[in-house]
Amino acid sequence: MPRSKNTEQKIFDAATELFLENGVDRTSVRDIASKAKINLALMNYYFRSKENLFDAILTQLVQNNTKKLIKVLDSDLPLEDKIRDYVHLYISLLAENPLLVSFFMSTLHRSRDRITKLKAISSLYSTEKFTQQIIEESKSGKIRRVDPTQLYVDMLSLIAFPFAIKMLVMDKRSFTEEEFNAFIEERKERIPAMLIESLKPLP
Amino acid sequence: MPRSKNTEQKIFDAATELFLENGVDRTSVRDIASKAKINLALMNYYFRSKENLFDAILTQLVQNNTKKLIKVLDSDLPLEDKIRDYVHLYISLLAENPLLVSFFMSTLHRSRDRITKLKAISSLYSTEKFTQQIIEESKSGKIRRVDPTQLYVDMLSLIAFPFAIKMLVMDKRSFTEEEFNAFIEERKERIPAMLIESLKPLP
DNA sequence: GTCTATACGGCGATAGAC
DNA sequence: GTCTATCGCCGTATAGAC
Repeated sequence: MPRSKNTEQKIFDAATELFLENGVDRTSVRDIASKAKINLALMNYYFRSKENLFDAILTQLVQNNTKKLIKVLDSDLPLEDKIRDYVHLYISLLAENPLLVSFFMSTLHRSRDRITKLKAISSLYSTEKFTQQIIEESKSGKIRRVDPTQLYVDMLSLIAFPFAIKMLVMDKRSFTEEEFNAFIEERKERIPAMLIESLKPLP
Repeated sequence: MPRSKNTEQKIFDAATELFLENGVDRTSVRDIASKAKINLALMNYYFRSKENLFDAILTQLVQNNTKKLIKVLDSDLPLEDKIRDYVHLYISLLAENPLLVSFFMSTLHRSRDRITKLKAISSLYSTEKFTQQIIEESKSGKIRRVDPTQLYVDMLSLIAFPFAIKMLVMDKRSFTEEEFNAFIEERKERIPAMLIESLKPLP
């Protein structure tokens, strides 16, 4: 019988926090056990290895954040509204957990098992409908002619990158945590405005 | 007397390559020695520790890429030209060494010694003149009213982030290496156009 | 399910011969 | 300057008692 509610969950939560904070490679299984206040051996009882635990956490983090985002991209909203909603939602998500960006990006960079991990993260982005919509509105002249991939990469870059260089921005501008959050909050309006303006048909 | 030209340089070069490719934490001093075809002990003879070697490499990578970029930012070019030149130069630089972005970002994310490493990377960006120029042109009505930090972060995001998600983009779009390079090359025109349009005074 | 105890290999780093 | 040899430590994983 379990000593407390759920040992597996305690391990999972502790590892998630440590992976996000310090990175997978700088987190030892002893760190995880210590933080979860369980014995080292239990980590291997529930998850067979650290890499296995990592996979489980990655999958869960992706799934937690995927559904709402894909729902927006696949919706029938007009393009402008879709961009606005997507940017708002994505930034809100990342603002709640600013370490996600670094975590995903370092995961992308680890060369072993790149393919497996890539597939997991890749599922974050299902852009078929979005792409189709851009092609249609572009043909009908509602928006400028544009490469959908370029537009989508622009959008992702403007959303995510500031979180990756958070410390740099805070240091350069002497921002407090609150000031950085305000800076990010501004971007919820700024980014859609910029993207939408770049799509307006030229006279 | 040295066996070959320069042992120190061989260690430095091998480590640089490995750090960029696999990350600092996934590179062991034995990997470095093996790649440099020198003995393990020599690494500690020339650089006192792995972390020391890392510092040296970080400093050098930053310095190699700093001067030209700062020169553009600090030049007397009109804002539009400055943005164009900066984006061109920065993308060209990263296209030559696409791993730089992941490397700098994982460096930013490592929590130990964050302050020291931050200062090194921070020196990449001296934006005083650029900021001043935006404030002036903004007051004189030549460009729209804009937060210089937001604009600069936009620019950096659009430049750098695509390299960080290179593998994701290539996988999603089934790009070859050449196709990805072409995709990036397009951005040399696309990004300045977008930024400059977002600065045009509103009627 | 949970614990103690431990095996095993790899790690960063150094002493000391040449 | 360069090598061999080795130290002590830590990370992963498992065996086996309870």
